[in-house]
Amino acid sequence: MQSRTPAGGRTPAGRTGRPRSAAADAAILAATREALVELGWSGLTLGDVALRAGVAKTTVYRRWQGKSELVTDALATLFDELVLPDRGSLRADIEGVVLQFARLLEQPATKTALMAVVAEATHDEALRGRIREKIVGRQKRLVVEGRRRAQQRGEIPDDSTDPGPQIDLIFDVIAGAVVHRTLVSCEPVDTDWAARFTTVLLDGLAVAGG
Amino acid sequence: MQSRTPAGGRTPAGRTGRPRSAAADAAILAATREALVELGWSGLTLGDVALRAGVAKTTVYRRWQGKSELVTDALATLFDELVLPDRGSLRADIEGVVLQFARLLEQPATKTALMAVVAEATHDEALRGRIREKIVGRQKRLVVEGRRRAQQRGEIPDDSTDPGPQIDLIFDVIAGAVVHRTLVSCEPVDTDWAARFTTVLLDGLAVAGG
Amino acid sequence: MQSRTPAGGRTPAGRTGRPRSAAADAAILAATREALVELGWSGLTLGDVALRAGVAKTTVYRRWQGKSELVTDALATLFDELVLPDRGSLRADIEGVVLQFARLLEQPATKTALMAVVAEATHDEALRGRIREKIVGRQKRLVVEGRRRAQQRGEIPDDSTDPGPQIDLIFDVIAGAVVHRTLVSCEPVDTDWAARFTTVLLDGLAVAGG
Amino acid sequence: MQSRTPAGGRTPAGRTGRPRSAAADAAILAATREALVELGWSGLTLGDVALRAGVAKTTVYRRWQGKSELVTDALATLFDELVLPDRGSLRADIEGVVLQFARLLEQPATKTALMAVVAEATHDEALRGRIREKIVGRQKRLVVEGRRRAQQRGEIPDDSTDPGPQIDLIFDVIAGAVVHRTLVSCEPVDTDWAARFTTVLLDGLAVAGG
DNA sequence: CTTTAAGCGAGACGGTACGTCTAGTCTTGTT
DNA sequence: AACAAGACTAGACGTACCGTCTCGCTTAAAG
Repeated sequence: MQSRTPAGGRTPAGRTGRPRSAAADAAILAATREALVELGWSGLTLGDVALRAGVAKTTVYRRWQGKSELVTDALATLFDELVLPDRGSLRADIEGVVLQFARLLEQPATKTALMAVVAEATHDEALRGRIREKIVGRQKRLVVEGRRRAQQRGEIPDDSTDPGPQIDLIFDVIAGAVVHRTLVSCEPVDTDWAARFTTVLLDGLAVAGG
Repeated sequence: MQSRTPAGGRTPAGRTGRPRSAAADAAILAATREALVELGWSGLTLGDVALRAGVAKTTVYRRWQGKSELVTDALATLFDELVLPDRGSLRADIEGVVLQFARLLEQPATKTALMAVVAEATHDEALRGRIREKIVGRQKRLVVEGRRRAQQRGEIPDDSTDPGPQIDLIFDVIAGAVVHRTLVSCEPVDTDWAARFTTVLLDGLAVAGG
Repeated sequence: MQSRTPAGGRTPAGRTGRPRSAAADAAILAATREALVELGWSGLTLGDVALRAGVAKTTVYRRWQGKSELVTDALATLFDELVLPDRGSLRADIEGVVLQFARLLEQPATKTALMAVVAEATHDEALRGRIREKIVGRQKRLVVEGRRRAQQRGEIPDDSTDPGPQIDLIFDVIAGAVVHRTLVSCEPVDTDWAARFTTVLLDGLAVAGG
Repeated sequence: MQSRTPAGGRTPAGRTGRPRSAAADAAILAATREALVELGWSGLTLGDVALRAGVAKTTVYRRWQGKSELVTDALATLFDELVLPDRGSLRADIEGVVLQFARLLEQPATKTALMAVVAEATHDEALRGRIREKIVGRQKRLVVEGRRRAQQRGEIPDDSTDPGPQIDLIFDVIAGAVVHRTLVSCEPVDTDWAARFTTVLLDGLAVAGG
C-alpha cells in the first residue's frame, strides 16, 4: 500500500522504481477545478477528471482516496489567492476581507465545491480534519492579522486574556455571514452590503438599528 | 405531463383517474428523513427511500424530480419545528433563536442535508428557488417577529425606512454564524457562545472587544 | 371475476349492467395488427395498443389475459384470409396454397407475430391450445379439402385407412417448408420455388433428383 | 467504442489494457443456456444471466448488444452438437438427421430460443445475418454431406448443374417439417413419423399416397 | 322511469427489468 | 515502481411496462 498523497517531495526518500510525475498532480488539480465549473460537484466524476488531465484513473486513485479529498485539495488551491492588504483602519480592513472573500465565493468552482465538501464532512471525520487544515486555517489567519493591526492602531483594546475564542467567534460571524448571503440567500455581496455589515459588526444593533 | 409535486389538494380540481395517495407523500418524506440520518446525503438513494416508505420508485419520481427536490422538502418539514417564544428582551430572544437553530443543526438529518442541497443549488436555479421558498423564507419570519417585539419594547428605534435590507442582513449574520460555527468550524454552539455572539451583535466589536 | 374473452354474443345471456362494446374489440385487434407492423412483437406493449385503439388499458385486460392471447387473436384474423380455389389439378392446388401461404407470411404483422406466439407457446400449454384452435386448425382444413379434390379427380388413391396421420404429415411438410424458407432462411417463395417444391412433394427426391 | 463480440482472439492484436476474460464468455453462454431451460425466452433477463454466470451486468453488455444476440450465440453452441454419421443409405441418413434434429428441438432451451430469435429477426436485419451465419449455415452442411454420400452410392444422379437451389429446398423441407411438427403442431417426431416423412420425401405423394 | 350492475377512460399504484453510468480495483504491457 | 489502457465487480440511476387498483362517469337492461 502506498501513501495516497500528492507527489510533493516524496521521491527523495530512498525509494526505488519510477518516481511519481509532479506534472500529473498539477494536471489533475487543474482538471478538477475545470470540471467543477462545468459540471458541479455531483456531476464531477474521477473518470472524467482523469480524462481531462490526460491521465489514467489509477494515477488519480494512487494519490487521492476519493472525490471529497481531491476536491478539497483543488479548493485549497483557490483559497490560496486570499490576501489582506493593510487599508489603514479596522473598518476598511473588515470591508476589504468581506469583499475579497465574496469575490472568491462568486467563482463557480469555489461555491459549488465548498458547500459540497462541507456536506460530505458532516459524516467523515478525516475530511473534517483535511478541511480545517487546508481551508479554514488559512482564512482564520486573516482575522488574527487584522486584529493585531487594529490593536496596534489602538482601535480595540489589547486584551491580555486568551483571544482564541473571540477570534473564532469573529471568524464565524464574518465568514458565515458572507457564505450565507452568497450561497443560501443567493444575494450579491457588494460594497453597500459590506459597509452595512461592518457597521453592525463594529457598532452593534443597539446603535446601528435593526 | 403531470405536475411532479406532492399530492396536497390537487385532486379536487375536476381531474379524472385515481387520485394520488396523500399517505404516500407523508411516508416518503418520513423515510427520507430517516434515511438522511442513517446514510447521510451521499448515501441516500431514492430506491432506498421508496423501499423504506413501502412505496414503488415510480411513486417517488412521480412527485419529485430528484434527490435534491425531495431532500429539500424533507428538510423543510424539519425547519417547520422552529418557533420563537417571547423571552422578554431582544438579547434573550436572539440567544433563544441561536440556540434553537443550533439544536436543529445538530440533528444529523439537518446538518448533512442543508449543506448538500445548498451545494446542488449553486448550479440549479430552480432548486435555489425551492430552497428560498420552503426554507429560507420560513426562517426569515423569525427575524421579522423578533424585530417587531424589540421595537414594541423600545429596545431599537421604529425606523420608518424600508426594513427589508436590514432584516436580510441580520438574518444572514445570525444564520450564517451558527451554520458556520456548527458545520464548517465544527464547534458546538453552547449557551456561552450564544451569549458572546449576542453581545457582539448587539454592542459591536468596538465595545465588546475583538 | 369476468370471462376475459372478446365481446361476441355474451351479453344475451341474462346479464345485467352495461354490455361490452363490440367496437372496442375491433379497435383493439386493429390496433394490435398495426402495432405489430410498426414495432414487432417485443416492441408491442398493451398500453400502446390501448392508446392506439382509443381505449383504456383496463378495457384490453378485461378481454384478454395478456400479450400472447391478444396477438394470437389478432393473428387469427389475418389467417382468415386464406382460401383455396380449385385450380383443376393436385399440382396446381399445392402450388396455389404454397403461394398464398407465402403471401400471408410476407405481411410484417404475420411473420413477426406467428413465430413469437409459437415461441411463447413452448412454455404455455393454454396458449398452445389457443393457437391450435384458432390458427393451425384453419390451415389444416385446406389440406383436407385439397386431398378430397385430388381423390375425386383420381390423382391419388382413395385410401380407406385413417387419413389423419398422413394429413398431419403433409400439412407439416407444406407449412413447415414455407415458414422455414420465408422466416428462417429468409429467402422469397416465388413461383419457381413453389414449382420445384411441388415436384419434390409429388414425385420425391429419387425422381426429382437432390 | 469497443467491439461488442465475445473475447476470442482479439487480444493478440497489439491492444493495450486488460484483456477480456475468456472464462467470462464461457460462463455467460452456459448461464444463458441454463436460464433458457428454467425461464424460457420471455422470462430470461440479462441481469439474471449475469448473476448465474457470477459476472457483472456490464461484462455481458460489453460483449453482446442484447438478449437476441446473446441467445443466438448460446443457441449456436447447442446446434454445434449435431453430427450426421453415415448410416449406409440415403433413406437411413435422412431418418437419422430428422431424428437427431428432433431430439435437439425437444430440449427446452432449443425450442424456446429458436422461435423467439427468429421472431425477433423478422424486424432486425443484423440479427437475421447472425442467425444465418451461426445456425442455418452450420446445419446446411449436413444436407450437402448427405447428398454427396448418396451420389457416391449412386442413389441419386450426380447432377452437374448448380446444386445450391436444390440443397436449399431440401434443407427447408426437412428442417421446416421437423420444426413445424415439433413446435407448431406440437406433436412428437418418433421413428414412425420419421419413416413416413422420409418415404414422402424420397418417393413423393403420387406413390406414397396422400 | 328509476334502479343497478357492469363497462368505460383516466391515471396512480407496487413491482421488475431495462440499459447506462460511476466507483474503485485489477491486470495487461510499456516506460 | 509508476504509467496508460481498459476489463472487472458492484450497485444506483431514471425510465418503461406490467397487471392491478381506484376514481367518477356512462350506459343499457331489469324492475
